[in-house]
Amino acid sequence: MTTTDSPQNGGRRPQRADARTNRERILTVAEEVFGKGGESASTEEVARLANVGIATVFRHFPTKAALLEAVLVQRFDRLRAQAEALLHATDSGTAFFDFFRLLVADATGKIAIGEALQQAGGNDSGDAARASDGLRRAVGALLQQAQRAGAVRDDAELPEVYALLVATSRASAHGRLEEEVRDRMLAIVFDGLAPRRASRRR
Amino acid sequence: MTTTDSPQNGGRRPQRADARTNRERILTVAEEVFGKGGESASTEEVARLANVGIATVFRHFPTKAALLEAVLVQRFDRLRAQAEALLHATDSGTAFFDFFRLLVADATGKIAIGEALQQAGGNDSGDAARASDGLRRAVGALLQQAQRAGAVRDDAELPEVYALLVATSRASAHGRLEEEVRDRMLAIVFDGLAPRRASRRR
DNA sequence: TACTATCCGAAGTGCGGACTCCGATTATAC
DNA sequence: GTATAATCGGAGTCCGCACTTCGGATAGTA
Repeated sequence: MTTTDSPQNGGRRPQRADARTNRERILTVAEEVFGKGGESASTEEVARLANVGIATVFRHFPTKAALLEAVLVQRFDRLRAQAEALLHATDSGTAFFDFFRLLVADATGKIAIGEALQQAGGNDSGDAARASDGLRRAVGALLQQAQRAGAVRDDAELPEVYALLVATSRASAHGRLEEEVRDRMLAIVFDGLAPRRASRRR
Repeated sequence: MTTTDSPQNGGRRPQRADARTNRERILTVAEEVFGKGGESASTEEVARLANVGIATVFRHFPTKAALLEAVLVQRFDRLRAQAEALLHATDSGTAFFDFFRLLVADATGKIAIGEALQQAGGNDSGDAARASDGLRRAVGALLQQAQRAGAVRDDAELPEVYALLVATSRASAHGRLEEEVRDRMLAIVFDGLAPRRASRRR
């Protein structure tokens, strides 16, 4: 349950090339299938689209949950890497907003991802939760940087900001949300995150 | 598929009293069960908690989807009524925000409701979609009233506002979101919806 | 090329859950 | 109270899908 990998080879031969490429192909296809159909998509579908027998999928990932978790870990790690890259590469004031936009746009149509963002943030205690935590921390760093740069209000804290990130991602992932509407929705949220001027509402 | 009702009695006797109360009890229990477990909750669970045989559930609602739809229609209609009540009863500037808060608070823990808000807004062409439309229109009225009262920025339109409503509802429904965090999340969104002052960001 | 550990896929197995059948049990009209 | 049509509920049926089994194929080594 801990490491979602294929058979450990403590023994002899390294690992056959076809096995490795099959594993990668399955993972790629699974990300798409679960993205489109949510976590209720069937394992058979994954196997079919990967041109692989159903048994091969279960050999590499002992359980459907393990496969789903592997997909999520891959995705969370990729997003975290992007967040950390933005942390250093761009204007410290806009990096946060850039990543916010990137994440929401990336989630478009990926049902399982949005769902997982939330669930993994919750009780789950596996690798996915760990990867999710890493992403959350990276977002926290971006947020602090933006606050120091004066681009985001000081009284906004990570929990509510992350909740907004997840909420808008899910909206973008699940619903039929046109790009234009999505952008206007984000514009409102970004305005809400901007530093308060003079007076304060509510 | 059109009317989610029990047998039409074009024939003779009206409808037995026990049948009617059973139907109502099933509907009530179903709202709770689907709220807690999402749409993947089983029909058997509903029957058991309603102290009713499984066949009775299927007699009143020919299909699991029909049962779910009936639950949603009931919920949408109730929310629409609340929205319309607020439209007249309270300060025209705050009615919109009051309803926003009410809807999000009401969604807490009701998984299926949040999911349905979105799906019903999408392709579905049944009664649920009709009820969802009614709710959406009521929200539109609240929004316009608030804009006329100067409480909400003029350039915010229904699609993105409704998307935000759905997004925050789902966040509240699905995740382990503490009440305090939820309120701060809403405060940010409300600030974003407030009329712009002087300059404009992004 | 021959040998073998590794890997593969098609055909199962088992289970959970949506939906149905039918004899027993009412509620209502007279 | 009795007749009877409406309703009920538990025991099935059927199907989709996660997961297994095992004989056949294949990559890697000498």
